[in-house]
Amino acid sequence: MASEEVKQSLKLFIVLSRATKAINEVTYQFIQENNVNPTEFAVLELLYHKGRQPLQKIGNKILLASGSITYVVDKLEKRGYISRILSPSDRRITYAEISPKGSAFMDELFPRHEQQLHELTNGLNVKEKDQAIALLKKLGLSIKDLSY
Amino acid sequence: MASEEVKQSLKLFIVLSRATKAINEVTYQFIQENNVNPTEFAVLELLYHKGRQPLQKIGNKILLASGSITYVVDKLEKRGYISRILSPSDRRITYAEISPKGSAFMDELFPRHEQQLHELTNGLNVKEKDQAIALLKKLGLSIKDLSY
DNA sequence: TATTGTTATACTCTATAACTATA
DNA sequence: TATAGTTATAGAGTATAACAATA
Repeated sequence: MASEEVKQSLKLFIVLSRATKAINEVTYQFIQENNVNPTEFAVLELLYHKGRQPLQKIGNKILLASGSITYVVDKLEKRGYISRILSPSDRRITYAEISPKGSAFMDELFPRHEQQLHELTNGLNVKEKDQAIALLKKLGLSIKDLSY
Repeated sequence: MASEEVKQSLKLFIVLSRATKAINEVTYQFIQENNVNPTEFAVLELLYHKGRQPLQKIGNKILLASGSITYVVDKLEKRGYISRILSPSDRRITYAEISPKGSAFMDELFPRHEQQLHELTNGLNVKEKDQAIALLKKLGLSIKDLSY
């Protein structure tokens, strides 16, 4: 029989999972209505906010094998949202860079995404959100430190 | 430009996603080392804790189409973890029930799963976990109420 | 030799639609 | 007619391994 503290941890996991799932169901639907999947959105968001990235670096961030990155980047490039740029200094490296069309797409999409998240989380007031942010940040960092 | 409050909501979403992702990476790996995938584990957990369920009800809980449920239940049945039981009162209905072998599997697996979650969340102390549980519960419920 | 990215291939999971049987 | 579950099929997304080009 699990101790009270173990049960509490399980409870935390359950409410964490449910809250995340509830938000993700809405945001995934929103993203997919705009004809990108979560992986593609993640790549676009990365390039939109962080600028051009070597393909391999994208793979590390999104946790995708190199062959799969080629597949995703191909799809986004065919739609004109990103372009490949060869590195002049190291000719093994290819960068992906968001295109004007991709930027325009994200200019339109991202604020609505943010606004939707704002509405979705408004069950908590500003003070509660600050508390939640602090606790979740602490939790997330402590897990990374475990580095399983 | 997004308001401070919208930015705060985005921040909340980011730390929530990161904490969840960090936990899920570890637990998914643990589950897969035991040769079940997350969907199969969810079905086993449901039957283990809630008893026999009509296949359709499983589909509703796990959010899976009927054809996909057949596929998942087939796999678990072939491995001897569950069995199909025909309803005598309504012959359209088939129940899935966890088998002794499936129960033994979960008897072994679930406490380790719980213990792992306990260790993963121990960056927060008991009081902080209670706070986090209350906040996440409130958040999760408020999202469901929006019922997009 | 090691690294980057591509190609070719296979597999897992899921959805959809047509179907059977029961109600 | 409506519901439960199965079958057949197709597709998306991912991983793996072999490869070419470059460092």
